[in-house]
Amino acid sequence: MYQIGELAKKLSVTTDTLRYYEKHGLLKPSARSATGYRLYNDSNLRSLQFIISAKKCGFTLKDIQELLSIQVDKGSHSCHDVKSFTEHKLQQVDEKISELIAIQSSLKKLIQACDGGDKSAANCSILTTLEDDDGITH
Amino acid sequence: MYQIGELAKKLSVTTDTLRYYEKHGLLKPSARSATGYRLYNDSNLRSLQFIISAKKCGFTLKDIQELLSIQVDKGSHSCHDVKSFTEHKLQQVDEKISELIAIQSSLKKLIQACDGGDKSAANCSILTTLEDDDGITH
DNA sequence: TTACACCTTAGAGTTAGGTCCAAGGTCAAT
DNA sequence: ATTGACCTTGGACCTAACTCTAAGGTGTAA
Ligand SMILES: [Zn+2]
Ligand SMILES: [Zn+2]
Ligand SMILES: [Zn+2]
Ligand SMILES: [Zn+2]
Repeated sequence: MYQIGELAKKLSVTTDTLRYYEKHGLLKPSARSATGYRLYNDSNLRSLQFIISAKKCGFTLKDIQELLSIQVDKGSHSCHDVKSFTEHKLQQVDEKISELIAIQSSLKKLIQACDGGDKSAANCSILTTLEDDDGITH
Repeated sequence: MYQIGELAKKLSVTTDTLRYYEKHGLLKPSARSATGYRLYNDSNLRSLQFIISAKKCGFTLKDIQELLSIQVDKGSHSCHDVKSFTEHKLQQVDEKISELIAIQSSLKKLIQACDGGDKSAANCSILTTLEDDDGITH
């Protein structure tokens, strides 16, 4: 059994984060001491690893809640469910990447058009393009 | 001169947004009517176009404030300043894209490893990989 | 027993960029 | 004179995921 600070240190999160996860239904300590201290067991530890791992994979805490509920009741869910969920997430990530690539391309165009000299910015093509609005397509 | 609603409609933003921009030092109407209505001129209109345009290019409102202050005092800034600023922004966007691509790759690996069948999720490789933590490198 | 590190709670604050609301004033048309 | 569309303000609320504070209880070692 771990106290909150032990578990936090073990997996490099803060105690605040653990209390936050509990409050939001992601990780409930398996017990409390007589004096009210949170006590976590190894199953809790693995759940926290799951949460951290899933976060790194781009899942939000809300997503993770859903994944955990599937995990808890594995019997009534299929591989198909989990895969669909993950594919949907991938699609969201794909969309974000597309948006950022469009922005990247706009910025590159701005940078290419500007000579970057030490002369006054009065005629800087970056500023004038932004002023003129449709200088860049989006 | 435009009232707030006119300008908002013209550039497809809300009046709330215009008041928000004013409050945050981005766009101050050139005048007020005798009864306190905000009045915007064509220079204000162009500034708003600038803001919208820069936002589309991935600049935050804080960035845009800085760009506007350069724009207002073009004389004491060089092309070089503006270009550096934009390059720095591009670098931030590049970093975000890299992070997302790492996430994308993790998700793809998860999806590939899961057969997606209608059988129970008890042995779903997505769930077990997330449980095992280091199943995916980050 | 006193110091000190640990733990508890409720609740406020953070960031970014708005969005919404209430209570009320203004303007044009009927 | 009364609609109804417009405008004003201050301030609360929203998302996401924490982060911090205050005020206090607990555990252990010197
Ligand atoms: Zn992962
Ligand atoms: Zn330039
Ligand atoms: Zn642009
Ligand atoms: Zn599976």
